[in-house]
Amino acid sequence: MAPKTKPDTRARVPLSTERVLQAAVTFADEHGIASLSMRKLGEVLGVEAMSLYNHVANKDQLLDGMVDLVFAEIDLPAGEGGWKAAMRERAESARQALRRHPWAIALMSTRTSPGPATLRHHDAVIGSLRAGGFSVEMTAHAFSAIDSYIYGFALQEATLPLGDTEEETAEVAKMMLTQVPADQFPHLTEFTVEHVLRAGYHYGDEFAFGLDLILDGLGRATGLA
Amino acid sequence: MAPKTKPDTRARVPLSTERVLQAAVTFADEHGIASLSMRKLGEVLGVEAMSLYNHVANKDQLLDGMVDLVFAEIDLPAGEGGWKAAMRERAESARQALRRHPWAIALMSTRTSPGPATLRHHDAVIGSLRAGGFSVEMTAHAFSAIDSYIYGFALQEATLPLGDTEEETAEVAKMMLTQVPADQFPHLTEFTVEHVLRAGYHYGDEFAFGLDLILDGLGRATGLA
DNA sequence: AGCGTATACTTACGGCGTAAGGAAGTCAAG
DNA sequence: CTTGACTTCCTTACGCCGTAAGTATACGCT
Repeated sequence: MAPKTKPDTRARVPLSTERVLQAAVTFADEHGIASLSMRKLGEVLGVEAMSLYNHVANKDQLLDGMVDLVFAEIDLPAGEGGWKAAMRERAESARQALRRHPWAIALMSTRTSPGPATLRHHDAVIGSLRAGGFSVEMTAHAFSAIDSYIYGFALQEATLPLGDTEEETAEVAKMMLTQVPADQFPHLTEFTVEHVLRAGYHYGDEFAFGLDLILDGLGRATGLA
Repeated sequence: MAPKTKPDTRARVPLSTERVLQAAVTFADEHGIASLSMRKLGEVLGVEAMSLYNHVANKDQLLDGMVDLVFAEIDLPAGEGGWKAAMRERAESARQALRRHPWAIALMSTRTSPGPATLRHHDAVIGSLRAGGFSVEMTAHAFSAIDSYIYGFALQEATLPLGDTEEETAEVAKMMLTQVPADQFPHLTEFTVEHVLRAGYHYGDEFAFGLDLILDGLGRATGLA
């Protein structure tokens, strides 16, 4: 005799910090970080907003957790194949993770307490360089240079008003040309016409060039590989 | 005979887009971008929130304007002295501007419509490289690599939980050591103990190393300077 | 059966961005 | 000097936000 049709509180998969964080990441991917609210996140999970507070202390901590989840998606540098290949692979992996979750870049710059996945990632990177023969000081140089480049490139990729496909990019670039006066910004105009609008242009292709500049420079500076 | 003590609506310096933007930047510098609201910004300017809408269309446009104001603070690359010196100087200037206004990094990654100062800056950078003998394609490589590095370094500087003074940094680093288990993150621990806690450590010093890696690499790749 | 603990819901508060409409000042034309 | 358009600012109000506080429900123990 079903004692009332309560919405079977339990019996459904219960919430957990992981499920909340994962849902938040998915929501941010789909609707943008700006429109992520505790109420909407609760709705996605079939729960009232306040229930989320059983699993995350507050929204700031939720955001921290989301950033850490993104770091967890980045491949750790491989143990074999040399430091250069290891750095190249994890750099590419990081770039792709930040492309999947562009909102993470903005979050990174405001939260200063790294989560476990972030720590694990940094630890592995430092370990990979040390194993590759880098001194502590050169490791500091390399870590700073490579990671700055990765995050900065991801930021530019997120900022540039360029589409994903070649056609979209061309469209946007043409639109830009109509809004940017050629006499006032001659070099920007030339650059757009003679480079961005050329067939086969994808900004993402630039990633490898800059990365190799840094990696080769590091190789030369250390005399390693 | 003073016809009532109305708060002399006019007679005071009237608002303007520039004054609003400047006040917003100052407020964000002092209290953080998160606590910048139209109401508080109005209060600073001695005006109700809604009055601001006579000078900026909405808050998003206000944020756009703030980013552009930061770009306006960055020195344009010098016309003389060669491309390398010009790039080094404007890179340092950009880094300092982003250190003064760390909130700008998070904003940059979310707004995709550059303002006039931003356009002027990019135009000047491209122009400087072209004048230095770079082909259009090499200009694209250089622009991407250098700017990615600048913004990424600024992001890391904003993210790293390190203080401004050497003592502060040491304090934070020691605190971190107590929270990061040495057995789980051995390389991070070694790095902190043997590098961060060494006397004379300032993360900001790393900027020049990575930048030179890129600039020297570009010089080699182009055969210029 | 009874109880502690974990999980969820309800209610409420102050702050947010901003739509809509109104008041008070400035200034040019009559 | 009057008028009326224009600009600047204020008032009110709406729906959304994060979250404090209190309450209810169900499970795992004893």
